[in-house]
Amino acid sequence: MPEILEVEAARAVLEARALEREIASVHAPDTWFLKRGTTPESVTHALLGNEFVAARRRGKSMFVDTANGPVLGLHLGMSGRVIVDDVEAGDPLIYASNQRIEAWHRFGVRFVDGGSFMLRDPRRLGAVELDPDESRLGPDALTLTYKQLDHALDARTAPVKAVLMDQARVAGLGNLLVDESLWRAGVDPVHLPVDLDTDARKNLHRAIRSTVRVLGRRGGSHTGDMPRGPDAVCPRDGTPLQRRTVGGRTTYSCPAHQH
DNA sequence: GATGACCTGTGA
DNA sequence: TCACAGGTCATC
Repeated sequence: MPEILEVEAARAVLEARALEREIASVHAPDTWFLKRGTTPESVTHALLGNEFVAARRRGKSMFVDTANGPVLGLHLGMSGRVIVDDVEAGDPLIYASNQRIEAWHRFGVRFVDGGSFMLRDPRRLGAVELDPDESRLGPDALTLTYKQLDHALDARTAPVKAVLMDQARVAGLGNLLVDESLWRAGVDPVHLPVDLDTDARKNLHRAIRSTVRVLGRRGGSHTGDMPRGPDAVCPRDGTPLQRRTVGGRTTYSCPAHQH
């Protein structure tokens, strides 16, 4: 269930292990997984005999460049994992469904040297696409500047949480990272951007930066300080956390210190 | 902008 | 059996 931190870990595994290896065969058994006109035939044609030369990322989307030109777009959806030669990014213990079930390998390639890259996704909400449109994403959350955040909030009438999760405004933040960031910033998820003054926005920017940096170092989006669950209590002031739906997602926040 | 849909696994 | 899951998309 990847947000930007997990996707970056997956990208790093691809970069470290999957580049400059000739592709011997393409595994694309699930046409549902191939989006926007990409077919098993077209992706096989694009990759066979080719090799990956770079693994890029913007927000939660990955773009793998190939020597012959085509770009392989990858998205992990809610449950996707990248596996190269049986090495996968992140902490496997977090996931109960961590088994090597062949049917969960929705896409992949086998290299001439005998190794492989596989995208495992039990829920099939991930995606593979040739030459994806890379322009529809906002600025990347890992390098988000104050100015970019300020602009992202501009003229929005949705709750600040919904804006932060809108990938066209800021790319990479998901449900957990946004809840943690807002908790750290002391901002109520339903607060409207128009009501956030410069101080509040600077504070929010600092909170987003510290959230992605600290949680990245700890090992993932689930390692935040704000607990989730029916009996969750704010570690800052001991207040029982509030559970709501905001922006269509389950949202936890502290009614005492998030305004 | 909010809602439901997509798909499938896990745990209560 | 049900509610829930770290994402995105079409639809009203």
